[in-house]
Amino acid sequence: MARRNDHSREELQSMAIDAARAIISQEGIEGVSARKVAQKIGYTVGTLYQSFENIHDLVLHANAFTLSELLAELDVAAGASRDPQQRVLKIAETYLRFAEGHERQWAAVFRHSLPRGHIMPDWYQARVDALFALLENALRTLAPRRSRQSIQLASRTLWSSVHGICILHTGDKLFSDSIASPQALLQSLVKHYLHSWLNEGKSG
Amino acid sequence: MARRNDHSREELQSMAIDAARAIISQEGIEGVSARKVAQKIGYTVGTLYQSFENIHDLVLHANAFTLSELLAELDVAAGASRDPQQRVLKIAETYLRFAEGHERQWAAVFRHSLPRGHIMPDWYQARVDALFALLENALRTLAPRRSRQSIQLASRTLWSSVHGICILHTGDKLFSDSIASPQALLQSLVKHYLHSWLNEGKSG
DNA sequence: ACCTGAACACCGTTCAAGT
DNA sequence: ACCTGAACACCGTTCAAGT
Repeated sequence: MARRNDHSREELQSMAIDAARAIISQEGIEGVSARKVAQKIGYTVGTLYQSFENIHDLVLHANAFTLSELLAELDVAAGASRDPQQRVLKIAETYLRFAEGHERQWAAVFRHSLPRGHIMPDWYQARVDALFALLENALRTLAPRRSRQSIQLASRTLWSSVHGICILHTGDKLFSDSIASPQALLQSLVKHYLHSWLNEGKSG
Repeated sequence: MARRNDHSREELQSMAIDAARAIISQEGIEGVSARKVAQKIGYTVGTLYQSFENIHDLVLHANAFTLSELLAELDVAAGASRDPQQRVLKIAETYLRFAEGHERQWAAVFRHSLPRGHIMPDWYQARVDALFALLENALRTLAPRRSRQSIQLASRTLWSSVHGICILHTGDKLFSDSIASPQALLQSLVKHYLHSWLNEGKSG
């Protein structure tokens, strides 16, 4: 057998990534298996290993796609608000909405763990960095005179916090939303944190 | 064969949980398998299924143990500071220290996902609730006149944020700690959030 | 060069059969 | 009643063999 060549290596790769993404969005990351992906694209498991190092590599590509989608939406959100403080809130809310709207895809990004000893490849890390840079830029226009280090500290604090709110909201739903919606938590966080952080700048 | 009865059902259960915990702390949650646990305690896989519904049930028990350990440390931390604002920071720092010191155990708690359609059992949810209650109490003594709802909103916001900082710090290490240590993020979060939140109370 | 099929060492879960 | 061993349907990964 063999020598089908129905598809180029690139086509096969993106078919596999699409298949993985479809499985993730339907069954979650736990549902992804090399055999299932192979079957979905009409090839054998072995073929998959010519395009991907292992199953983690394939999932990583699927997750990178998700990050790109997220980044695109955040970019729009960041550009939509003229008031810089509103922009920060908008970014946070867009992040939450994305997590809610692509629950399994988003969970896959944070549930996936590299095999031990492996490090995140550059092309993946670059997407993550772009995410952080977005909020960092928003804070920079909000407080242009603050030091680089101060901006970074604040943007990482905010980003981690927003992430925490989203992660405890989706999936396991640790607390009932009727008492406090995730939107209310985001609002409280951004409002209070920024209020004090901006004032510190004026008096110091 | 059979009829060993070397151990009571309870002994067998706690042996299995201990074995699972040992595997988690050495290899992470991904390393846990029914066969491996069974082998570690000197029984067959089948025997495990007389004490646990499935492998998720076993992991859940191991995770509950971790939550109890965490809760015990947080209880100590919460009692140690007389200044209520310091107490909040102390709780956050203790949470971070626990996550760092029991990285795989802690990751297991948040990585583990129930099989679809299954809900967290009460005895597990109770431990999670106790965790949240701890911070809620600290905020209540910090701002005794605030409404129940206001306290809950703030404590969930803070809790989620602290969690987010810890989760982005451990494991995948999304940003280098040299620029901003997780302790610095926690401090920034607690200081600024509480500063504004407490002031809002005084002027409103 | 590309692809397959079978193999290897693993999984979770069940259950007849043994004591 | 308790435990085993084998079975079933799955995994990830590799690789000789075919075209």
